[in-house]
Amino acid sequence: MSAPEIRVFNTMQQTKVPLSPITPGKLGIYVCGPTVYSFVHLGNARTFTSFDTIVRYLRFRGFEVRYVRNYTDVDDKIIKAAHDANEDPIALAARFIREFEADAQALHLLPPDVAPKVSETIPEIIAIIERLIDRGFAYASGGDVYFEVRRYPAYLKLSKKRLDDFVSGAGERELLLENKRDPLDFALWKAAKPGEPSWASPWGEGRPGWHIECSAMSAKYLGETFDLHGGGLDLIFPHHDNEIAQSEAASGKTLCNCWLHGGFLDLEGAKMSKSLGNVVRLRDALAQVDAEALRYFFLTTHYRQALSFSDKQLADAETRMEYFYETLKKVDERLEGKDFGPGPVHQDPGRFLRELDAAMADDFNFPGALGALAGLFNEMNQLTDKPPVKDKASVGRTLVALREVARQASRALGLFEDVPARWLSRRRDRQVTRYGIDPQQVEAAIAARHAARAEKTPEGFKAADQIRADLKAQRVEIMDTPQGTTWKVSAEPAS
RNA sequence: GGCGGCAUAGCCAAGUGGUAAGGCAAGGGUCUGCAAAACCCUCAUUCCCCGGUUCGAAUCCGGGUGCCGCCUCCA
Repeated sequence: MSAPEIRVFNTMQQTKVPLSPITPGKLGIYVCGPTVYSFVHLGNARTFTSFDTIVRYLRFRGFEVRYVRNYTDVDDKIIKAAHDANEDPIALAARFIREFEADAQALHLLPPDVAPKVSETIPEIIAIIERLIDRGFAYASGGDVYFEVRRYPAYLKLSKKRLDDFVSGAGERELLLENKRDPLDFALWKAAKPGEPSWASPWGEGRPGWHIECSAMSAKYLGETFDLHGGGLDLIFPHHDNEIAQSEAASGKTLCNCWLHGGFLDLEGAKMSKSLGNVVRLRDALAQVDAEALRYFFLTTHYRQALSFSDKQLADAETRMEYFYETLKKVDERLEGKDFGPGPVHQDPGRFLRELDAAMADDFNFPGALGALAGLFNEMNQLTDKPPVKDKASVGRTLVALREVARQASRALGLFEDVPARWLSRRRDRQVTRYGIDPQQVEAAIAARHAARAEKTPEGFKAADQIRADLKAQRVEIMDTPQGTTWKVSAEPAS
């Protein structure tokens, strides 16, 4: 049984193409990381989660993936934010890099193999710019250096725009000529202004323009041609078009074989973006909802489609994670310390993993993979609670196999990576805090109910049921199990 | 004005030529002293509208309508 061929939607060709690594078994991927002038919001988090999941899956499939995600720590916005905060720009950027790393860890994002910074790539940036000037694609002007777009015929090949559309179009934004030969030329290097971070260069003190850093960093860590380049949809133009122009004009080689772009996160019908101001910070969201629940929520929609932020859907995602963890906990308890010996297993436990693999291989179909999970967990529950076969050893062996499939799925998707009991108790603790529940009072009520039930009289049961109803009104749900009475907090109060 | 995307049940969402995955919600059932959890059953003759191609279309083509995005701040 061979693994399904991986097909990926390439923005350049606007169609799905087979994934074909430059070096068999290896993949280099560059993801445009944050410009660190403030906290990341959920829209950013969605994109990074999508590529995190893609990297996990590719590794699950056996590829040796080199994952590069940069920090843009030199930029107009950083300079402005630093000025407003009366802080050194490099220091402000460093601060927000630390904040980003804290958020990324909280979201369970894999650390990239390399996380380069613009401020540490200046020599490489200058070298590319010099090469572009030598080759006649760029010119120095008044301390700035610009890329001359009319000299590069393939310009805009990613976004499929045409240069002339910019001139005759009704774009609201005014195109400024400044020191440029053409208003559409873009800056590779900007002459320093007082108070700005700057570096020495052949054109005087200055700093890199916005796009050039990615050309320099990707070449430095992945080579002049690499396999996959990812980012949000809003980076296609101008950022990626400009990256392509710079890199390919300088090297004469294809920058990247396949371009991946993630869809937006919408809030109330509009793209969540800092410029619109309709953002929810990642850390604020994580104070309210479990990280894996947020991840599950992101995975409920294909990575290229728009996803609408919704408290309801987020709450559903957390309920779903609870189902997964409850199931895993139950199965682990059933299997603990048991050896069912060799022998046949029930049905075909591996089919769920194949289904998941097939979905992910088809342009990373996250919702399809989640569908496979539904079958897997349903079967685990069936076998633990209501096994359809009498042979207990066979059921046990099957559960062992299914539990292993769940581990593989976890590795491929980055979900339910925690110890089930720990995740569940952490969730309860969070809700106890959120709703101001007193656990000791709950335990006391459970003890009182236990005593009332022990009477086994109509009055006793009536009293026990009243205690249950009272607790439920406080969102506390109690469950009688063979191991005793446990409780949890439900999201909704009893109506 | 140019370019691109989307429209599938009450809600979320897969599916791109072969007869509508999955989740949530809802209703019924099993289990339970009562519950919860879990499991089982039911829940779109139909995929925004109108034409066309085809033995066959949610899927392809043409024309509408609506929503969203990019057009040098943006994941």
